[in-house]
Amino acid sequence: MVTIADVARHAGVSPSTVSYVLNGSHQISETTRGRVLRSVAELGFHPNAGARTLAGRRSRIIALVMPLRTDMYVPVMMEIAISVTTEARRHGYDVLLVTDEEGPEGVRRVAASGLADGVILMDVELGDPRIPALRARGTQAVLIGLPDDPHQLSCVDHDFTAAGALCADHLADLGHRDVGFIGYGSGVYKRHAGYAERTLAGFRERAEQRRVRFLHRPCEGTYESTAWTLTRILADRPGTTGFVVQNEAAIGPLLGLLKAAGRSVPEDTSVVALCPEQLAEQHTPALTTVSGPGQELGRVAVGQMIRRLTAAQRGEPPTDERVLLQPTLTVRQSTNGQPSPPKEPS
Amino acid sequence: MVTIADVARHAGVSPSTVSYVLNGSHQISETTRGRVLRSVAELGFHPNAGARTLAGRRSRIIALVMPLRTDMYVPVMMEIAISVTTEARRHGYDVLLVTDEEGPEGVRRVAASGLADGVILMDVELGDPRIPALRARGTQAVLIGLPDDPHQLSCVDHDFTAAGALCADHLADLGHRDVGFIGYGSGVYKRHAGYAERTLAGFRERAEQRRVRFLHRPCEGTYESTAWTLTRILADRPGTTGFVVQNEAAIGPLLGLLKAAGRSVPEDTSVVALCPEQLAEQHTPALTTVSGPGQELGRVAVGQMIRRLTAAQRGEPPTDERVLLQPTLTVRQSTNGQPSPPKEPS
DNA sequence: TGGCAGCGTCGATGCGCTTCGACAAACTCA
DNA sequence: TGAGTTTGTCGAAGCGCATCGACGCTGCCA
Repeated sequence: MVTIADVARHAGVSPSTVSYVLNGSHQISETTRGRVLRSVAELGFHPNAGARTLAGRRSRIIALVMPLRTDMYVPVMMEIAISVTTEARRHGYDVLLVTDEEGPEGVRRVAASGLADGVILMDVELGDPRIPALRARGTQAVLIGLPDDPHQLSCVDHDFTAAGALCADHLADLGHRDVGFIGYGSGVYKRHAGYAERTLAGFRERAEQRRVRFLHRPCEGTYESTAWTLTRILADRPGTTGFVVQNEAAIGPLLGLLKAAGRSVPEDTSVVALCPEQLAEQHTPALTTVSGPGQELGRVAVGQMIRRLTAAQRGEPPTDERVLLQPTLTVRQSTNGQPSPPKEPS
Repeated sequence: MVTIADVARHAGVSPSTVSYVLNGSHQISETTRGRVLRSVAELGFHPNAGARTLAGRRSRIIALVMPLRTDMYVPVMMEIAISVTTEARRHGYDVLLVTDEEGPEGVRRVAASGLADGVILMDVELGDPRIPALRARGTQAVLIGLPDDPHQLSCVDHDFTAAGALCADHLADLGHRDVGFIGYGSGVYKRHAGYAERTLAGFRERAEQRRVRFLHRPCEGTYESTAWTLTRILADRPGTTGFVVQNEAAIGPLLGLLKAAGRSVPEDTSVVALCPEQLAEQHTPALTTVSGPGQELGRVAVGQMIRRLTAAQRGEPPTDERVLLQPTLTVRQSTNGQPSPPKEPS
């Protein structure tokens, strides 16, 4: 193992000088600096992580806490995890993956042991039990999702309210007067998953403004539940010509069912999906979607964390930011401006 | 911050005794042990990770290296990442997430700095450049996937050859004589992704044994490419009554196209998908699949790593294991025993 | 009753690095 | 030209823990 002392000897300087060069924490002449860096490269020196952590009282590690639940669309979590990791590296940090299996205790352990300098929490919900654990310890935290009380915490999330509103606007613009909103399974609403509720609320408010009638129905996403949901919506509102699908899993079944019911998309019926762009092209017809920037979420979260950590290091008070990322409507082939009147009389 | 000295004082023992209790590395009387543990709990002591790493020369961290590429089915990677993380915790290890963005240098950095005790590499390919980097340093490594030369390395992977064979057997058993094999995009084969090649090889061999004729065609997974692939297969072999789909993204399009072509599944045409069980139920009809145990992969990889680390600590030579996990055929509604003869004459 | 094993506990040392204060050298200005 | 300032480098003191060797104590056998 190559140590800082080896580098120092090789470069003809003292260990502290090598440390200063590597950390940029002190003025060093260009010549010495060059000599040290050359020695570092020549010997293939990698500072020992444990020693750095111990002496410097910071681990340069950010913990990323993932939900175990999988009713969220998994690729989205993956996208966030990867963007968090690459962005963290750009700032010299590594990422520790923590699952929620340990619950709040896991977060406590990672923070209290100094394993991580800060914690990024994914899929934060109202009443999240991990948040008090973090607050109590004064741990640096960034939340992906919105908690009850964002006081003293940085948060970032998609603007789901705006996403819901975009759906309503688009269908209203196209002339739809009756819309079915196919939601997540009822369990998701029961746990008050913020993203589900906010999307629905945003949609509801805008739909009312635009005088669009709608029916919201939960849906588990299986073929059977989608069939049942669709049947109920069409029975209650035969004049429905537009659909908003919140549960990605229901998209495929819905398209099949509409076709089977003799409704063609987009001629008779428009479908707007709330899902990542990536999914949109996999369906036929390609889906008009409202989606948020997945990669951006991770980048912003890391940015907030870095700002918090540097502020804390300087003894400054933490900056509790609160960022909502704007969703985009991408019109593809599943929505249409001239909905035919439904065949059955209402 | 609570240190081991605080605990020692509180319990009326020396710091070394506390250390022995916490690490179980020395005989301690039951009474002392109880007293120490009570103090630990009462003070909420969490051993400092940096100090432990430095003094103990091990970080209790395993690095998990993820591919950035996304032509693999993403939820599968996620499943592995989560199972690796939870299994590692069961052994007292944490998991550091490393992306391949840094390339072999990232792996080198993490290992050389002592940040991680070992490295689990996902999505290993033939000629993987990260492997020489690990070998050179003598870093403990477990590969998910199979390298050219598994000498001195532990590997685990799905038995893709067996998976291919299972597909061939099932379709042969059902009486299909002409089968289309819808593969991944040609880029996947060009990089010699082992999983793609081995599945195909396993299928080919068994198909020949069972006297099933087949056409393998690469497919990017978009609607257009699937349509083109299907068209070509049916043009070349109009008598095709069975399909094996390797590229998950092509499943949805394929089912739609078959229906559009007037072929009903499973009455006229059987479809076997090589994909996670989870996807199978999302399609209509529910897919007959051949799939491997995703969670198991992560668990086995961690198990191998733990064995390597404990062996290395005792100065024993590493056990280079090589495990192939057996896939399962699950018959659902997309395969049928009585393929109707195709309508067009061959 | 003396001698000798363990068994259980303690001090001391060092892991490799960061960082503080000291200090020599080169410079500034009166 | 001497006092004060700045610049660049060095030594040494920890950071909090694991671990080795030392050592006292209890209990056993002769």
